[in-house]
Amino acid sequence: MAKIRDVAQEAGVSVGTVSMVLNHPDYGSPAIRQKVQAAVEKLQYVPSEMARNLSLKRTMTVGVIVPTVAHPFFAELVEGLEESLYHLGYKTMLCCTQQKENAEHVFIEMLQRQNMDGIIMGAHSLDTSLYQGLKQPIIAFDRYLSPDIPIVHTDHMVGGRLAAEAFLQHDCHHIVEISGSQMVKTPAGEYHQAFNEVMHAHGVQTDIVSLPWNSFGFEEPLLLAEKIFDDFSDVDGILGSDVSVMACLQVAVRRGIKVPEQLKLVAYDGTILTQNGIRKLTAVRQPIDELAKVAAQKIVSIINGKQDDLSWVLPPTLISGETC
Amino acid sequence: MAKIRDVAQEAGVSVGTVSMVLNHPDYGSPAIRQKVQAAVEKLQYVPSEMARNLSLKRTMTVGVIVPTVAHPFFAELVEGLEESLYHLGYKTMLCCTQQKENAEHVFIEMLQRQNMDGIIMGAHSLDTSLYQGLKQPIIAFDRYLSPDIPIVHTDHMVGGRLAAEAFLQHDCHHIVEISGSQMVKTPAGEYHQAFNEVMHAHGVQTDIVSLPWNSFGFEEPLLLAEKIFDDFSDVDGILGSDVSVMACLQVAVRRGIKVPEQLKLVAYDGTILTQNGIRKLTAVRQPIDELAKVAAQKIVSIINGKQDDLSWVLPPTLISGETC
DNA sequence: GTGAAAGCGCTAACAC
DNA sequence: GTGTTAGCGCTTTCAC
Repeated sequence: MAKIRDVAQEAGVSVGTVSMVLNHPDYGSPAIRQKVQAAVEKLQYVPSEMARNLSLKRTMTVGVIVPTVAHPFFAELVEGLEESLYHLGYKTMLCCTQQKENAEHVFIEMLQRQNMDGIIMGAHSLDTSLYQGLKQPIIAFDRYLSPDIPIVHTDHMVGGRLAAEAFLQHDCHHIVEISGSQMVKTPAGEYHQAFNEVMHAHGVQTDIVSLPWNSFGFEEPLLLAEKIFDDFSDVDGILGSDVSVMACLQVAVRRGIKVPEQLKLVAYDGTILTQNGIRKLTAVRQPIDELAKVAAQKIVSIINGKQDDLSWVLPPTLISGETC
Repeated sequence: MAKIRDVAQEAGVSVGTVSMVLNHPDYGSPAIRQKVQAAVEKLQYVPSEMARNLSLKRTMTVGVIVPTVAHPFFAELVEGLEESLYHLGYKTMLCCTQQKENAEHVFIEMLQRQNMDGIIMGAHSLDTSLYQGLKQPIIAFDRYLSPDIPIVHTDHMVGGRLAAEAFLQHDCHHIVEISGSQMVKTPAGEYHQAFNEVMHAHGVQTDIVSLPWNSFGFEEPLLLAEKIFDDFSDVDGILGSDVSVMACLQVAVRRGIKVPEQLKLVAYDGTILTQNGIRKLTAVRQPIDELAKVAAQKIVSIINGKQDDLSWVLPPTLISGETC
């Protein structure tokens, strides 16, 4: 593996010259540049990123932390982040915290070890104290980590109202809401709040049932769906995440409950999951790609010392489907 | 940010001692170790990974290259790889090639720049010549890259036969197969071969239609599904990837074609997509988690100089569902 | 057992 | 404009 010194020797110039020619497009005379390029080609020289990193004290890498990537919401998100970061010149280090003991600690430490220039934190965290003293660039994705950590998320108040309006057009009387864990306060949790306000103003009964913390699998929602139909025989509307509502649809069909005649369903997230089944779900869609783009741009700004706002909020949209 | 030199000073020992104490569990006297630990705590010292990387000439990072992660198959795969790599002490650099001009080049170069210790290549490649001269550790996931590059994949011959048997139990006469692009030869493509052999031996007519190269979205399969029903009015069985077959199911239901009475469907891959809809699809499931685990173990072996076999093949299973 | 010093490969400030 | 050289922070060999 050729090093810069070899190139310098081959080109008959000094190491410094080679470095400058390689990193600064308008350094040196054409003749010198030519010689250096030739030597690079001949020796098939490729600079060592490790050495550059140490020298420049940066890695051009951003850590993306999510609970899991085997979930349509996070899959879309990670795809969007990777793409945006790539075009900004950054690499993506993927970290999934679910299934791993205490992985959050480890990933935060990776940040401190300067393995990454910054991180985008999309995983739930029970212990937000971890983030208090952090000096490194960090952005929270739909999470409250610390008052001084910038956050990007959907306007869930609007989301909640969109969902409410969808149900209100169909004269529902008893709506069950499936929420994530109540243990941790997230922006996403707030759509229930906005939703409830509207529903109660219209005299509609609502109940909330919760999934366990950090549950992003497909089994628990199915169990919960069964429980909902067992416990609330008069339910005529359900609001919850894509996965939860898909589970309800599945169970409802199995039980012979007609959708949307007897039961209205609105999915919150609006990932591809709601669009590629037999029935397209009515859904409030989070602008995942745009959120990803903003998060990527912002983390890069912060890395470059250009911190501005502490919060970026993008509006969701309603996708009309066949279930409400 | 405290450095090793500061720790040494604080502890009243030399830099070398600190390094040794930190990296070798049984180096030094308890007293010395104690002093060093205390200094580390006091200064909140965290070693710089960049410096270690340069010094040790490795990054403990593996690049995972896939077309996209916003697709259930690759999402599960990436999740599995990240998890396995994590437990082997490696970090995961995510690279998605779809949507990016010529990203394969860039990622291969990242490998050469020693940004990653090795890569697991799961993306289609039209230009396999890129891989000919590569000296760095690399493993192909369900792809033929070069004769000397190890490969891990499902036993697609078995997969093809499993699918065939599923159809044969139901007396089909005309089966349409949806395949990926014919432009690039992949192990996965071979299940069609095995499938056809069995079907033809039983006198069943088969037709193959193809998706474009590198198509992993959800739109094209829908168009193709429409086309299949238009072109082959007597089709009574369809075999294809999860996404393709889901699309067919969707279109079939819309057209009033009864599944499974009039049309049998078998999905190849068996991701979660086939299990969480209203109808569970009958599917040939690739052992994604196991494949991921093997791929992770093997790339680490190769990084550590322990290359053994050139190919690892794991068997798929049939998941019986409601569509065949 | 411990400390000094020579790298690891590259960048950029600073002389010439 | 070009070359020399001192870092970047850590690891480890090699004397003591």
